[in-house]
Amino acid sequence: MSRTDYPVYLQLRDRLWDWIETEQLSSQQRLPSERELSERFHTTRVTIRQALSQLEAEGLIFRSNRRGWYVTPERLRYDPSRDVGFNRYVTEQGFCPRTETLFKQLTEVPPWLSEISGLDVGTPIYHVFRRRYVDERGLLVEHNYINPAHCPGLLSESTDLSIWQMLREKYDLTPEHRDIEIYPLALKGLEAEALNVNQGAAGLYIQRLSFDQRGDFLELDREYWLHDALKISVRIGDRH
Amino acid sequence: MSRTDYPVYLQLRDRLWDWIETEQLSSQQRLPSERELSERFHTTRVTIRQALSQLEAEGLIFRSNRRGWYVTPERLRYDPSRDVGFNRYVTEQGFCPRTETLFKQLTEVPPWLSEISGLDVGTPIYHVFRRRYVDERGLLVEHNYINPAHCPGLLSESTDLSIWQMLREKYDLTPEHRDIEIYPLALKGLEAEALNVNQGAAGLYIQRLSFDQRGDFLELDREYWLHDALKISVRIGDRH
DNA sequence: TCCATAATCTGGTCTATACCAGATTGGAGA
DNA sequence: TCTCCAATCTGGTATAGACCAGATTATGGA
Repeated sequence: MSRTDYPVYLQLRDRLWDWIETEQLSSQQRLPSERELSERFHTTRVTIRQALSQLEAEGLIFRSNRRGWYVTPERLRYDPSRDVGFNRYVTEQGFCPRTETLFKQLTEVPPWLSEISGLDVGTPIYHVFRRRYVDERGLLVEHNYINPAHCPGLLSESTDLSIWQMLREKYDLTPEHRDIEIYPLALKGLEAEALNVNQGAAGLYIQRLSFDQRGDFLELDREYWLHDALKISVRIGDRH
Repeated sequence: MSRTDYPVYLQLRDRLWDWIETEQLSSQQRLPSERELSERFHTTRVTIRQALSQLEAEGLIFRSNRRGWYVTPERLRYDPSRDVGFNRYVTEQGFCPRTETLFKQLTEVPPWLSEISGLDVGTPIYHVFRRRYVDERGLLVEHNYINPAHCPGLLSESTDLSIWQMLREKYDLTPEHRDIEIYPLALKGLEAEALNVNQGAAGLYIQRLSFDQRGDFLELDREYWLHDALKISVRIGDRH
């Protein structure tokens, strides 16, 4: 609209950015509607949506399905190499955690899990599916696959708190080594629905595969995070 | 178009996915143009682009600016906690690495770097900006900020290979501890241009801050990766 | 006061079209 | 054969609408 040779939607992105910064819109605050913004900036809804998508990709704003656009809260710091429970590190950072168990069941090891765990296909396995909130925003869903050989009766416990804490305190289980994988992906299907985001929304996948000192499979953890929800932060080689 | 209650662009996403899988389109192979696809699937370019964006978010395809859509190569496995050079682990995985030094200069510590490094503002600092390729696709750009107090004359060396290897072998420097940060972001400005992607393209940011045993700042590494280019893979607590 | 319902507001999806700018290609001329 | 330039192809940007479905709000009756 003003600068030359610079697409309108990028100009809008920058103007909206400035506006959010200077107006000091606070976390979780709602933006004006797309129609209102397109009038205010003399453009169409399509173009406004392009600009908003840019800010969404930056992690500055997020959308709540058919409710509007909101300012993204600060990222949660997270160290996947540690066994500190979700509730604890969320609280430590001054946020309010909540966990919902969407389902938990005893099932059988599928082929893909057999391949990475070393368990035989068809062996019993616990499967817990949970959704985690920070300040009432659902940030991730998590599948836990736990070896019942090491922790019989786990499913009758509450799974709304730290599973690892329970494994440690009740069953005296500690992982000897683990493989961690992290990569960006698109949230879709079950995960997108559970997080109430659009199909294909940007996410971050974190997988943790844990074994005990004998090399026995303990647990597989597959986490699907909103892309703007966390900042992985690891300190290496220090006894702080 | 066929199933009910399921948006066209998601149907197209699935059909294109199947098509790519069954046709076994190989890595880096070009898809038909958007216009051709929109005719073939009896829809408009806008809707086809929505479907393509979904596959892009999945990491299945990527776009080359105004050239077309291509099938994404396999993700590179990467362990940011190790000091193995880029060239080495790319080669180990059967790919072909290449590094371009876009610029290198002696400059002064800016405030933001002072804050995290402990160096005073205005202190001399080396700044190297490089672009890294795998099989001739530019996957990341990287800023290195290196403390010249520990490695005088570094800039006169070639920086097209591993900086860490050079620090280790020539200057006998090894990091005693380091802070690593990882989070998804949007590639923009200089980084987007250098990687030849659109403004706001999805990326993954990896930062490594290294100190020696006395707690002196050694180096800061800020990497901007394409979101579909890598899979972070870390093994913890094992002497494999 | 409470609850069911209707009106309204929101983003989500989709069509049809236009023009732009960079990348590629093909052909004419040296 | 080589080089340069024009034509063409590509995705990128933008307009102007339309309708849908879920979420919210207002309303009116019990």
